[in-house]
Amino acid sequence: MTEGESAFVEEMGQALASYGMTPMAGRMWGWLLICDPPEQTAADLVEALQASRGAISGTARILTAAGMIRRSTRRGDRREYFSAPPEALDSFLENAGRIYRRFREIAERGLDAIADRPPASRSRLEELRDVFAFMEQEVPAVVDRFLHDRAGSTGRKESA
Amino acid sequence: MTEGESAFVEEMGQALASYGMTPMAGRMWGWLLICDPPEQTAADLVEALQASRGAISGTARILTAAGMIRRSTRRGDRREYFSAPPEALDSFLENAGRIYRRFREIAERGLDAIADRPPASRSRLEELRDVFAFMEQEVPAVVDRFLHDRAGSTGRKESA
DNA sequence: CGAAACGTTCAGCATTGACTGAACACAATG
DNA sequence: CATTGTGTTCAGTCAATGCTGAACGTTTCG
Repeated sequence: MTEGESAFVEEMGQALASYGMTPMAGRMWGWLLICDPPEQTAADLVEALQASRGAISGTARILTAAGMIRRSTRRGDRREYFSAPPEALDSFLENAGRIYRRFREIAERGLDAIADRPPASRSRLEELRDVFAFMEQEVPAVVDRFLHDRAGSTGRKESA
Repeated sequence: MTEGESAFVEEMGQALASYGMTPMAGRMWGWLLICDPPEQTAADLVEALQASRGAISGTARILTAAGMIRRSTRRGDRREYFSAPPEALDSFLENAGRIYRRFREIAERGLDAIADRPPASRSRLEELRDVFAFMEQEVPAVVDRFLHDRAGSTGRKESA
């Protein structure tokens, strides 16, 4: 791995870490986005990321669950191959709406908690709820629009 | 603070904490969204959040810098009053686009790092860069649309 | 001037959690 | 059956960091 590649991998690690995932998850995803060949074994990742096998195993589980990487096998080869396929993007973007959903739900529960207050006292939280509800609806729509446009212009198959 | 209010405050603390801020920042913001009166002194917050004065001071600084709360003073009163005004929402939403910008920039630097690779090897990261660039542009547009609609349809900050 | 009220700073504490590395489970191979 | 290669689990370690509480600076009164 060159110095520039290492910087990219490390930056991705920090970026993902600052949004709830672990640094290792970001590093692994970053590496799988630029590595050659695009499919890597766990041993490859241990070597490339200088991490323990345990970390690779646990992180691969997380990233797979999040839909950001894919595990595949080959006949006559017991090893698993990891890759960051194009579909991973869709999965990643689907999470965009979840952020707003979470905040909206918290706001709703908060409004329940102060249901007996006068309207003036509730308006701040109501407006917050409205904003998050709007974003929750519109951001995935933006994602869909992008995926639709992209699918149409390139012929690449779209995902559900 | 009732049990339901406490749950809301705590939930907001966890939510903000999972996106890079501190739990205390989320708690303070949450409390300022539902408290009555809407303006609270540092001493009020120490009492309500059961936190140290140092934590309140530092957290207020962070939230002020992020534009999520406002500090105001009154003549003949040395105390500062904290509140979560409607404008705080705008500031909060402006950050929505920054997330994508950050990832796009990381992707661009990554592409520089692998500039000498064959196109097939670069395509994964290129697509990622394109997606983030799109989101970076469109999400703020969605925010603007919401703010515009809200301002135009009500004329006042009254929520449905 | 003192004294009290208010806000800030910072060293220290405690907690969290990411990562390591060894033990383990399992399958393929000779 | 033993051995080797692969993936998983988990107790332990260590660094990061959020919070406390005391010391400090500043302003406002009596």
